[in-house]
Amino acid sequence: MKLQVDGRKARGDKRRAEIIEATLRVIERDGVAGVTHRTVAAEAGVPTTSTTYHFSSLDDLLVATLISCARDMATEVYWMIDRARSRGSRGAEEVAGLLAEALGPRRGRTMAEYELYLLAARKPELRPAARRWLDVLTSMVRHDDEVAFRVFLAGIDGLLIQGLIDDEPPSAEELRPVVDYLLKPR
Amino acid sequence: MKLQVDGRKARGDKRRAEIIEATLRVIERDGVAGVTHRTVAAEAGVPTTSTTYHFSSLDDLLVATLISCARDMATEVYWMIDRARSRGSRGAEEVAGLLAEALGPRRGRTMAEYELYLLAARKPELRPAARRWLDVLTSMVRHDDEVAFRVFLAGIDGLLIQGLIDDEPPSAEELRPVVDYLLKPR
DNA sequence: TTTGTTTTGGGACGATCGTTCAGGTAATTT
DNA sequence: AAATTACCTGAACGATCGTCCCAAAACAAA
Repeated sequence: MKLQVDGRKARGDKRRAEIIEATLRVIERDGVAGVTHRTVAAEAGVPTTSTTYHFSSLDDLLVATLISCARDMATEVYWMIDRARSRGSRGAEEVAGLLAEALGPRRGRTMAEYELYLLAARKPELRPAARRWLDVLTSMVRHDDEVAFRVFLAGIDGLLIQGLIDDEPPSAEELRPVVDYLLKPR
Repeated sequence: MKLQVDGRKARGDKRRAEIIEATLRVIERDGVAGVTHRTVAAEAGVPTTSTTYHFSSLDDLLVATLISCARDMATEVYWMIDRARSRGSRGAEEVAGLLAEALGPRRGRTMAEYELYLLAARKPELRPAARRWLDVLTSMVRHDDEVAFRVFLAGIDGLLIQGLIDDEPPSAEELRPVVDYLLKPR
């Protein structure tokens, strides 16, 4: 068993991560359509061939980036639930706040996440990653009413994607009553 | 005032419509990413220059296609409501059926519609078109509970986009209880 | 040091892209 | 009939694309 990592591979992993981060920035700015070896390489400040070396194809790069993006989102959902729990809250405030943030300052990131959804619709390999934040929510939240929970999950997605085509992003206050309605048991 | 139409313009309009239809088929098959002057022209059976003649740029072609697609969707929603009304139904069965169809036989079309959403998120000019089916629903359906109605609209979008990343499309029977929940007043 | 492995990056190839242009045909107007 | 308008289309241009090749550099193992 080797504890000391190979310095070469360490460099490679680091650069791979940088390329993925750069790719995500390109997607946030110009969408999946704007992702080419050259734009990503320029964004990352590396030569063009570096992206082809670390990712066997452009498609691999896209898949890796979106999977990484999905993991980040799932982590974020995890901590949101954790935060709500520690406050003993039902989560309405936290959810509304997270939605408002996703549609405001983090709008580009949210668009990137829905590009992942659409790519997953065409590429089955991406579907587990796209469903990841749904799975996190499902596993962490106790849901006695199965149907109500499915409505909640669908409602979140609907609010987000509809918020993306609003002329101006809705505030947490505007979203609050809708989130309340979604969370209120009956 | 001229009643007789110009035969040349009539031909042009017809071909323009054919190109838009071909573009929609390409989007359904390969996504917006697969749309090029050449693929569209091949799909429509016209020379490549025909698409550049009738649409000043590829972007114009995409916008025109997605606006046309949105109009069709709005029309469909209109008739669904009309159908439900004529039966005196609350619409749950119609909605569940429409969703199942959108995620099954018409899956490609549904994906195209959500590509429109994402494009509208980046191009404000497309937003009125993307919101069209929402406006039709809003104007036709009496909603005494504003919040419940917003939840319903978001729920529909969420069910659709989540259905697109399911490994197999949900049936109308599976969707029915969720739609019931969304429509049930409280 | 020598040998082997991994990363780096400049250069280039063929393919495909959006778009332009010029010459043509058909329909309408004068 | 002549002029005008609108549509059609083959050919081609320059740009950009994904990807490959190969030699140099960095690093690890021998």
